[in-house]
Amino acid sequence: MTIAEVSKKYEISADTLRYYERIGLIPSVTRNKNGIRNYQEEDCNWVEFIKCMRGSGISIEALIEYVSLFQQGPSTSKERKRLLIEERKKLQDRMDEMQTTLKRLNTKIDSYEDHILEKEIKLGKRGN
Amino acid sequence: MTIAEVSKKYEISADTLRYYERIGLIPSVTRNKNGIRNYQEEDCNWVEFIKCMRGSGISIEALIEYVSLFQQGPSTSKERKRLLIEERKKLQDRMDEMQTTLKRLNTKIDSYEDHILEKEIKLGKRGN
DNA sequence: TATTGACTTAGAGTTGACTCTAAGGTTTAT
DNA sequence: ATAAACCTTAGAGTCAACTCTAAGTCAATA
Repeated sequence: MTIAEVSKKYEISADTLRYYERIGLIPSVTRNKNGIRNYQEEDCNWVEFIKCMRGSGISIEALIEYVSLFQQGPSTSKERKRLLIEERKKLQDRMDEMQTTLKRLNTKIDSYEDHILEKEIKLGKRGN
Repeated sequence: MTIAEVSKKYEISADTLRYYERIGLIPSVTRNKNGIRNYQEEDCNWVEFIKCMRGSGISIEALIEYVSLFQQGPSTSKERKRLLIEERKKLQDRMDEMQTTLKRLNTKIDSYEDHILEKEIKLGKRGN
């Protein structure tokens, strides 16, 4: 697959795909004899994985480290696991914080329902 | 409360507190005769509310609009409610995405457990 | 009364994460 | 064989969200 096709498929600009590769957020993509990127299935899998992780706010820094460890081979599997557990914890924490905010928003929205109700009561429910 | 005290209490730098006020993310803070900020309880409540919302990724743009509507008085309550419902939806969507990522991380971490298991089996479980 | 320390503003600088530009190479169609 | 439509890189530019700097005000203290 060309960079244009991958860009379209995953809704990531070609610029961003090159940028991700440059900073080591995805491993070096397969190239043809002229140096043009020809994404293989594994390259695509990395793109998709990184898109998913970034979309949930996993840091670029952590992902670069993960990719780097991955490229160093099976001896780094323990370290990779540790990293994933750490990032999972951070994700959980963010989700917990968001859950709290969600509850608060619910309460606030409910209170706006009440405002309208109060208004209706004050107006004696004359339908305005 | 002085800006330094509020900064410490909510762990937001004084620069950021001034910046938030400048862009309308929090309403104008009460001042003394010399123009020095003297945060009242309501000012603090705004700081805390904004900190909570920003911490969960609610956009500055939406929050500025909310504050602006608030300052325009009770006639904007319907619009404010609409805005809150919209932001709640976005928050929910982000949480759903994160939930998916979390599951995926769990699976990946589990697979790393398996790797270790495989290794142990290959080694005939000689305790290394 | 002079210095210290906390505050003020306007505006410049930084950082992260892209996004664009310039200059050029290769393949395909006319 | 020349243009169009792709691709390439290096490096500059952009944007959001701060963060810092410079120059100055004011209150309290040695």
